[in-house]
Amino acid sequence: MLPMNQPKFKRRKADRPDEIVAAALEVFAEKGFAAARLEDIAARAGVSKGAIYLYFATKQDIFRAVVEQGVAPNLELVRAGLAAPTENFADLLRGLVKALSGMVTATSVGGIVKMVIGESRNFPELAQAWHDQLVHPALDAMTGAIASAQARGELRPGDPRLYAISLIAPMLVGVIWRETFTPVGADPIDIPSLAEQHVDLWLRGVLNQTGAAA
Amino acid sequence: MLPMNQPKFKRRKADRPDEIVAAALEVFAEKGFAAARLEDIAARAGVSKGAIYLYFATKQDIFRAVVEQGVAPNLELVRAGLAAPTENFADLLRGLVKALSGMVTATSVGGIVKMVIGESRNFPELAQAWHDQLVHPALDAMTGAIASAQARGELRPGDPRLYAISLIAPMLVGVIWRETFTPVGADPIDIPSLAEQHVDLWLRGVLNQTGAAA
DNA sequence: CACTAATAACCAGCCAGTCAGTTATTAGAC
DNA sequence: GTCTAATAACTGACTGGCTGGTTATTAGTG
Repeated sequence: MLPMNQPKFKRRKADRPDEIVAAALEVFAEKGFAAARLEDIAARAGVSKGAIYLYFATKQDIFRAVVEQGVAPNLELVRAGLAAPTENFADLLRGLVKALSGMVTATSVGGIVKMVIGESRNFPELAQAWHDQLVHPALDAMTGAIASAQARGELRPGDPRLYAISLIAPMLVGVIWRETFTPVGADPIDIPSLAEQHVDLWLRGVLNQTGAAA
Repeated sequence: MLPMNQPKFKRRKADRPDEIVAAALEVFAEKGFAAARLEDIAARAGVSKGAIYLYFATKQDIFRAVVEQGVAPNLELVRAGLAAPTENFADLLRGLVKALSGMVTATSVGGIVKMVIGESRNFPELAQAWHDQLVHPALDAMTGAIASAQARGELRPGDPRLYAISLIAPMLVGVIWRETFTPVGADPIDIPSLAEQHVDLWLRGVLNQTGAAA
């Protein structure tokens, strides 16, 4: 038996927005923007539909908040990974990729990635923000690191941007797989294992002096 | 002056379904399932909304037809690529990847991929069909080919399924990039170049005897 | 008692799906 | 050939239900 005298609602102005955004993330990731119903979000946040409009003006604003909330921590992680001392390129990379794969498995980036992909045409500004603020800087930083390693003679020649894409693509695919195919019975992909094996493969593929990788 | 006696419409029963599916592919890829309006599909197919219901019972049926139409040609291509004589593993792979990247740039798989990812939760049966009929067989075939090459000692040890994912992931990411970020001003990715450079990288990363790749 | 977070009933607009009517095409009669 | 009847493809106005957004009211707070 639940206590009868539970208040019908509590006043927790400060906590509401985050709770709503968290609930919205789940629902948007599940249904996509258009098919997500405000009432579902409200219900999952333990709140009435009207209450949402005390904190957000429109459905799009909620969507924006969800995506923006997903940008900050990721960007931070990439920044941290690339700010590390650039002594050993191979180890730097291994560390970065490990951190990335850990974050990707632990957090809800997956849902956000799916949202951004799925709604990119309906919300170009969002895809653009996600790209300009996160994807492009991160890819650029990696491209730069690879290019200078090439200049030092550590890496083989080749388009550094494409090398960067070769490096991170499998993790992205792992996330998409988890969001798309695992729920319908596909064999899951172990993202950390994939990341680890792939970095080694990648390093053997681009390092100049054979046998240098530990 | 246009002739006044232009017929208001033509009767072309046989062609209609394909035209509708083609139009639907465009609209679904642009807006996603829920946000796509039947009238938009009808208009783009040069037909009235009512005419659609002469050929499809529901909106979902159209969606199904679009996805199913996207399966057949892809499957065929993968089948053909893997049915080739398994003489030189490296060359086989290069050929397969080249064919894949060509197909991916030429056709509308991109839009379908986006649809399947975006609507996977709303249409689990579709994600499942796509996985069971195309993704899983293809991945399985590659995994098998890699495993037997390992058994022959041509390739390094390691999880063959993860190696397969490492191989194809960049192309998938290329397609997603084209659908998601290029339209909002991101630098495009040249998928054939990416594919070519990546296969070489991959081969250097997994081939056993160094320097064997041409 | 004054004030505000939160509710729930409500409204307006949109869109999938329907159907009665319209236009093209075909078949048959002469 | 041409006229006509029958049929099949197609149209577009309509509707029923759904959902984003609003508001009058209630419940908690100090």
